[in-house]
Parts: sequence; structure tokens; C-alpha cells
Amino acid sequence: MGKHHHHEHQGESLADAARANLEKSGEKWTDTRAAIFEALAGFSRPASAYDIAELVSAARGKRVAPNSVYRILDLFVANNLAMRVESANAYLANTHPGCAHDCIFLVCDTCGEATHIDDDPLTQQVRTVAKSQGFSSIRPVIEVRGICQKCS
Amino acid sequence: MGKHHHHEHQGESLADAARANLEKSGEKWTDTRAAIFEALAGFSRPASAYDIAELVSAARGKRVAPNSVYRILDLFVANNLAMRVESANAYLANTHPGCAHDCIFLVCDTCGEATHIDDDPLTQQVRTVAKSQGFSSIRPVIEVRGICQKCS
DNA sequence: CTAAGAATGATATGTTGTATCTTAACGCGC
DNA sequence: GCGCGTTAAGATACAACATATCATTCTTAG
Repeated sequence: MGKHHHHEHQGESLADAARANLEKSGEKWTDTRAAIFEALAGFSRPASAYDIAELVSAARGKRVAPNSVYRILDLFVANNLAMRVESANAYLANTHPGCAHDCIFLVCDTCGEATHIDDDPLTQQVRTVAKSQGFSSIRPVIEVRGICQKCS
Repeated sequence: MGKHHHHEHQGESLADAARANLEKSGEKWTDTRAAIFEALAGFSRPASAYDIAELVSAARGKRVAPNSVYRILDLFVANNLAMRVESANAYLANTHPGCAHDCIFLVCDTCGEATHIDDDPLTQQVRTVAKSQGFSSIRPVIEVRGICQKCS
């Protein structure tokens, strides 16, 4: 089957889980990082670094520069608190950090919302194909662009 | 099996095949389009629109603006003469135009080269997953970032 | 308290992608 | 050939995404 249970966190609980995971890696949960995570998690669709910079700047009444946002997003991605949606140049909060998967994103070309699927048998096949071609340090990027049910 | 034979064109032969396919759709094979296709096909790795603009400008001694390159690349992608590699913001010539597949790209993070795999059973599974979530007008984006054999 | 290291800020610049309008090339009926 | 509508390409400007470099502030071990 390859399926298993997930805690789907949200709000406070999600931020707490994110914090726990980041600290587990010896990283700090600073104010700026908390603010950026909160902003990211508040978006209902993949958010660009500039979207987040704008929102956080407004919320704190103090400008946060894009490069700071990129730095922190990179940290989040490295620690599985967030994922980058390549085909959208944007980021999503991981609603179950601490649980690592190769993600499959379904991105609606109309409304921009993205849903996140886990299908380990399928992503494993992709890894296997790449390995059979001699690839190592594999990071699959599996996304589907299309029109979601709501928008069709 | 889901496998079948491909003609892998190159050089003149590839451009001819591309031309034939484009004209079959009622589009014209203009000088600019030919030059851009030639430039694209000449790269051994995914090329950005700006890479191509620069090369074509030099080759013709006359500036080609990026927006023209984008327009023509979009046309190529729409007619399956080229593919866009989302995770690299770049384009590859299709070495067997006229033969439509969902592509899987393996992109080396070290040398930047990309190889192109067809595995219809696998891509079909991705389509099926998306369809089961209510998606339509599906366009899979399946890429693998990693280190290729040569570079490891 | 203070020196070292980590995190963030300021600023500039590089890269990728679009929008808008103008000009040039082409095809076609007359 | 001439005028006219259509399509392709050019010019220009700007928007959006991303990184490089150096300065400043914040933590924290000693």
C-alpha cells in the first residue's frame, strides 16, 4: 500500500510542529523565521518570496528584504518545513513537517491553488528510473499543471 | 511494455523534421524561427531564452530581442518542437518532434546537462492520480534533479 | 564584559518573463 | 502592380524572480 497516517497540523499547532522540527536540527526559531513561517502558512496557494516579504513587512511595520526571505525559505526547504513548487516559482508550507516524502503537487492553472499528494510507490519508480540512468543525489520534481475540479 | 521506436534526428535532418511538423500545423518556417531552432538544437544543455537571443543575435549580426525568442519558443513548445524544463527555466529541442510524450527530464546539478526519458506507463500513472483528484487539462511536469554518472 | 559567530539588514545587480505598441513582410483580390 | 488585411518580428519598457556583497545587530560561551 505505501500509505500511512499523517497529522495534518494547522495554525498554532503547525507552527509549533515546525518549530520543533527546526530546533531538532540545531537551528533557531527566531522572530523573523516565525513571522515568515506564519505568513507562508497563511497563504492558500504557493507564495513567492516577494509575496511573503510584502506580507511580513506589513505585519511587522518594518521592511523585510527579499534576500532575507529567500535565506529563510531555503532553510525551511532544507529542513522540510516548506517545499518549493518549481513550476510556480513559489513555496508552500509543509503541513506535516517531520514526515519526509517526495511530494507530488497538483497546481491549478486557473485559481493557482496547489494540492499536495503523497504516493511513495509512484515517486519511488521515478527515483528508480533516474538511478538506472546513473543518477545520484536524486531529488524528484513531480508536479501536475491543470484545471482543478472547482475551476472546471 | 509501452516502448516503441524513435527516429532520433540531428543537425539538418532534425531541422527538416521540425520544419515539417510546424508546417503541418499551418505555421510558417521563417528565417527567425529557423535561426532560433538551430541555436536551441545546438546547445548540449537546456538553454534559456536569453542564451538563445544572444547566440542568434551574434550569428546574424542583428539583435533579436528576448520577447521574440519567447514568442517563438512558446510556439515551438505548443507544437512539440521543443520542451520547457521547468526546474531550469530553460528549453530543449525535441529530437523526435511529431512524436508526443509526457517527458521525464533528468537534469544534472553539476554539469547542467539534461537527458530525456520516455516512460509512458509511469507518466500515465501520474496523469491518473491527477485525474482522480478531479483535475483536467493535465500537463505533467516530471523532472529529476541530481548528479549524473559522468559527474559523480 | 567581551570576543566570536550567527542571523538579519541594506543595497545593488543579475536573470527570467510580459506587456504594449510599432514596423516590416506576406498573401490576395482587383 | 496596388492597396489592404493579416501575421511575424522588432523596440522598448517594465515586472517578477533570485543572488551577491558587505554592514549591522543579536546571541552566547568564556
